[in-house]
Amino acid sequence: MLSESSLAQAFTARGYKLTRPRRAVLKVVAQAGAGLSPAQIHARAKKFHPHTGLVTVYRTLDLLAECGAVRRVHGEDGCHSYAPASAGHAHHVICGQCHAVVEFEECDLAELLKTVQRRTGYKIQEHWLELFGLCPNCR
Amino acid sequence: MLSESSLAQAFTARGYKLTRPRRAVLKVVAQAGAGLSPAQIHARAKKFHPHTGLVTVYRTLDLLAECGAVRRVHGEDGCHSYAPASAGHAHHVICGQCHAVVEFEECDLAELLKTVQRRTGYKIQEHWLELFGLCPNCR
DNA sequence: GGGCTAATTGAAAACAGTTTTCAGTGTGAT
DNA sequence: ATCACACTGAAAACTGTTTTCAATTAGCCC
Repeated sequence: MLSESSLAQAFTARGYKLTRPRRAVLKVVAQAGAGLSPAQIHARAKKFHPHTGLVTVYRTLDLLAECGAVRRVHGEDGCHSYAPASAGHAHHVICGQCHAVVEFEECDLAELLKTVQRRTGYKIQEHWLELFGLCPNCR
Repeated sequence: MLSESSLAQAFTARGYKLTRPRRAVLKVVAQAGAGLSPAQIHARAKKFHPHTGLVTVYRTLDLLAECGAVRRVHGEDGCHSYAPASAGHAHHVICGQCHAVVEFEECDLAELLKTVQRRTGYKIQEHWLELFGLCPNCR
């Protein structure tokens, strides 16, 4: 789980100011257990700071992504969702029902990557894995 | 490689009519070695049938996706790209330079999926893997 | 605590990509 | 050749995102 204060720290460490609307977005993201769209984040952020504008949500999400605190989550239907991210390389499991997002770290793809590299001639630099299913609650 | 005639077959088998604009889109997709955006497909399709409208490109891509002949390719920067798809489950390797897309089939993820299932409590139904790197030409 | 400066904000406008609408057209069956 | 109906394309409508710009505010300095 991502704490609000650690987010705030990452923020100020980069020289960004900690304003009220940004705090509101930080709070929402820190509490989010699922991938949220900018619009959803906006709606929730307004509970903490009613004047928060959607524009600022976008801007803050950009900054958070830059800090590595948030990751863009892609789904079949589009790529309009952001989820809290722990440090380092990680992947997501996404619930098809409630859109809850959980991260997992192990990616034992070394074997597979080697094989693909050999067969396709590509030099593989990055990979991207996302799992879809049902979370314990929705089963 | 996807032949134009097999695409056409998949099309008529479903009761769709084979019109000129659709033929044009089919031709473009069959020849595509890389992921193409709807706009790019439109531009190329006009070479085969100058009157082709962008709207029809979208509609035809939907139909092709429904037939499984085309797959939506997702990238860091968005999900606006379509690539020809062979039958069955497959994944993509995408060149970061020229955006060439190659499919590969083996996904030896069974082990990994089991582990993640055990650790997260999710029932995993689908997975989605995309690799990024440099193609032989761009290396 | 009050004042200063540059970063930040939000409303509106601009923008890009996609979808809907609708009158006219072309396809494939007969 | 004729016909019904699926299909088409231009324009308009929409949705989500980005830019613009004047007003505001956080954090620093005294």
